[in-house]
Amino acid sequence: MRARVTIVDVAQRAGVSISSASAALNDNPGVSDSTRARVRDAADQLGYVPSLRGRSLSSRRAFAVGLVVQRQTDVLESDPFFGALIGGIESVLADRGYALVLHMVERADAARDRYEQLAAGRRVDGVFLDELQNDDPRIAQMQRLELPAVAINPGPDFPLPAVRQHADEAIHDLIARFVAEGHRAIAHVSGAAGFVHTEQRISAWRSACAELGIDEGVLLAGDFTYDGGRAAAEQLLASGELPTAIFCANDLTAVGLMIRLQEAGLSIPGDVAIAGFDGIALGRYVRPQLTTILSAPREVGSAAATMLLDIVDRRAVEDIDVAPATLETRESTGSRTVRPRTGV
Amino acid sequence: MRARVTIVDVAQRAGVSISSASAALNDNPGVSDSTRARVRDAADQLGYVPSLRGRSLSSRRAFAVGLVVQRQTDVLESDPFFGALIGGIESVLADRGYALVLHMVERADAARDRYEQLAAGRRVDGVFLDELQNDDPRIAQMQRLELPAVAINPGPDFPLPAVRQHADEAIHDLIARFVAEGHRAIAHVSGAAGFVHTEQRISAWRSACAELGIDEGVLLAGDFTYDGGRAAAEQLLASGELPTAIFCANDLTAVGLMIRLQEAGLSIPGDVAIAGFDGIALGRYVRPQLTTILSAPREVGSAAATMLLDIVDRRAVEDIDVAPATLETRESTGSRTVRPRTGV
DNA sequence: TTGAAAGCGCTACCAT
DNA sequence: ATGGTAGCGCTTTCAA
Repeated sequence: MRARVTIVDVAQRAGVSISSASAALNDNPGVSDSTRARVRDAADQLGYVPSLRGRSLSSRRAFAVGLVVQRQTDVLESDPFFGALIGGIESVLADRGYALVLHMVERADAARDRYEQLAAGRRVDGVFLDELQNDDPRIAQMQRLELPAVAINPGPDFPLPAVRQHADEAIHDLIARFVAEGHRAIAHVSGAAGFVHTEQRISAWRSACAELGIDEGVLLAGDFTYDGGRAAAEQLLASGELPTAIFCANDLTAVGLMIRLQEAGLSIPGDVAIAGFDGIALGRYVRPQLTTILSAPREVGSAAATMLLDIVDRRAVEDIDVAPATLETRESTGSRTVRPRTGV
Repeated sequence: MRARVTIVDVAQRAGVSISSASAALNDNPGVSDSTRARVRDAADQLGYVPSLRGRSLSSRRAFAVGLVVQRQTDVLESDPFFGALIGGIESVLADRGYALVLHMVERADAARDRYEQLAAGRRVDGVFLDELQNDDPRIAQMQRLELPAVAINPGPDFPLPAVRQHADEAIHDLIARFVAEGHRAIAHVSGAAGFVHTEQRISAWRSACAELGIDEGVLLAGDFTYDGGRAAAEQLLASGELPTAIFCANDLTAVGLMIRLQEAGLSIPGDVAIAGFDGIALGRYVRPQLTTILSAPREVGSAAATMLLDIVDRRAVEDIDVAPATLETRESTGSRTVRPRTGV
């Protein structure tokens, strides 16, 4: 490695002291304009870029924040939500000279260890908390570690700073739409047990049904996966009681459910209308195209990143609500033309 | 923040000097067993975790490596390949106490800037080079920056260390299979222009056709996206000359192509047999399920990470070939039963 | 406004 | 085998 340009070189070249150079470069007050200009010129000419290592040690900052993605290791592959979230986060971090440290773990205890290490090693200045569970142990952990954290879509009255995208209204719109089309009971395939967003979607579905004065349909336990959707379909098929409309906790589940029902010879939406949640690209690739609740993970990500950096900078922050999710009606709901079954 | 436990505290508690404590903790030679044990005990009792900041500055290491993903910001969303790659990388890094710094940029020049910053700020000890282009400027850049780098699937005779997964044989198998089923010309929808893997797939397709003694079918320019696949389908439809078999540069393209052809009333694989490349989950969700070349991004990722850390540790390395990609025959090829067209 | 100097926490060299 | 000490590159008092 070539000897790198340090602040000493810059100071020398500008003919000032190291401390003045530092102050000038960091836009700190107490430096004359001429000195500042001279220092900047020197830095430019030398191609000076401050070493994060030195900066980190002396300023007690890592200039990085962490995201621990906890799920099967193929999440990023099967669930596109994270990609968009990360993209949103990254767009903000980049502008502020921060980096994203990404960890992927399979189990919750491993995730907790990672947070512990990130904090203990002072590798990051803060973290994002995603996929919150009920009574999530990470809350206490963050408080104990005194590690700045921003939660993504936690429940109401969450004790840590949070970014939320509300979807209750969109879910209400969906159920209302189902009702308008003549459905008298709307089933729901839930997400994995224990997650806050699983319960939020269940209760939004419940209240909407109640408000609209229809039966709350059957509730099936899913797990946010394609196979979970298929399993739910099997269950419905075996029960002999097929709902006319089904709202799934996410798109992947809805697609699994839909395909399994189609394999059983059912027509979508003729025999059964189906809707998902998320708005992932896959929903447009299947036939019929999937009606869904459009979430905006990119916006959530950038809001969360902005908030986290503000906290790190010790600026006051308030919880952020990004624009609510919206109903995107596509082909898997809507036409109530009952077509004849096309085969087993 | 509570005052953190430093190596000074550990040394004090163990009743040894700081340098001995450091040596003991880092498994350096020149420390008696008893001292080592005493230091370790002290560290455990105090819950000591070395500060990465101090360590980084003095040891001139970042204990982090970088990955710059360059594509539309929704890549991670639309192209699941990266998720698995990152998972593979992460699994190795975690074991060695390294972190992954992830950057996402939209344009090539922005990517180059990021590498420049990562290097100049000494934020990482090395980087992964992905999605190589012909005469990729990053080669010269890495050499100039003297930044350790491992390339993922570059061409042959690449000047930097590399990890490769060969697919020529699998592509040959695919074409052979097409031929065995009676196809006499195999079209190809390529990837985006300028990429090494785009050309590799084109030439593998060419040689396979030549070796098998059949016509090389029409070559259409794609771009690795779903919409690119649809566009290719439009082109074929408009040309009036529909191939009986089409090999696409990736699964997303194949799915776009397939769905557009189905919309035109064609039966897959009855009228047209289609195959993709990658083995993403989406291929199993569409109907018919997509025949594909199964790649193993996770394995590629972990091999690349192992290699990069070895380089960082100044160990000698040789290029790695992970197990070659394989043909996964599913429903979109195979049955040569020509069914009557069912529509336009 | 400027500069000297004291760390930040650790590694590594060099005596002992 | 052990311990003192000089940095690593930067920020941040505190004097001048």
